[in-house]
Amino acid sequence: MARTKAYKSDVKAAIHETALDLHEAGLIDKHTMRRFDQSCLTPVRTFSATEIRALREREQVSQTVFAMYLNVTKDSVSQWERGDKRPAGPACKLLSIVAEKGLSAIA
Amino acid sequence: MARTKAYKSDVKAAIHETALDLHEAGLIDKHTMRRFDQSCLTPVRTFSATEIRALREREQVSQTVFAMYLNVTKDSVSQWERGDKRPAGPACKLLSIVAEKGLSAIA
DNA sequence: TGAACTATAGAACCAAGTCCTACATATTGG
DNA sequence: CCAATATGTAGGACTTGGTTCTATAGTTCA
Repeated sequence: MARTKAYKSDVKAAIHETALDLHEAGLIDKHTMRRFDQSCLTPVRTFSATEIRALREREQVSQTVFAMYLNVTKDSVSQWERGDKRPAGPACKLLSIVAEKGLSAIA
Repeated sequence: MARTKAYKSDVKAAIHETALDLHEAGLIDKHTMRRFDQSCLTPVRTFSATEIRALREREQVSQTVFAMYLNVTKDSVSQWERGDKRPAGPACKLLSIVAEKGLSAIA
């Protein structure tokens, strides 16, 4: 299943690269190119406080280390996990990547 | 060179995994584990307006598509590139990943 | 010609993220 | 055993990033 997940994301990357090549070769126009781009984007989930904590504990790191990976302060991670504040757009994207591919994907 | 880049990041991921395994096996303490974690983290650069634009153009996408990848609005990307506003912590992390590994790394 | 994509520009608003302090608890190492 | 470190909670104050809205304008293409 780890294999399946990796395969899926590789496919998406491949689609993007292929579409880019086809566009450079003049075989598809920008319209179509953009549709390819949208179709190969992984949807960004939204994370509850407990989901964030579960995700971090799955990765076996402290709030401080987790924060370093995401390039935020430890206070922010603490606030997310307590439901005090919610991660914004870019932060959610990073959490999504970690959820799918693990912490090593953003090392 | 693409191979070299991939190799370097793989090494960092491997260090993290190995350190985690050693810690679970009780062979290294949390102190050392944390040092390993810090050492295998890629430093996050800060990006100027023109660097962000150059990065996006290197990836051959419009502001709108670039924004979708980062999970921000197109307006934010426009403001970054005009020097109107600067990307925050998590956004800089994403830009760093794109700079190193390309857009497909965060697809 | 008109429809869609691209990018700029600016104003207003909310809350994310930062920084600071203080506190409590384990766990560790000397 | 005691001091030091790591960990997490809590809260207050502040800054500014990110969103939303609208308007403008050049371009590409059917």
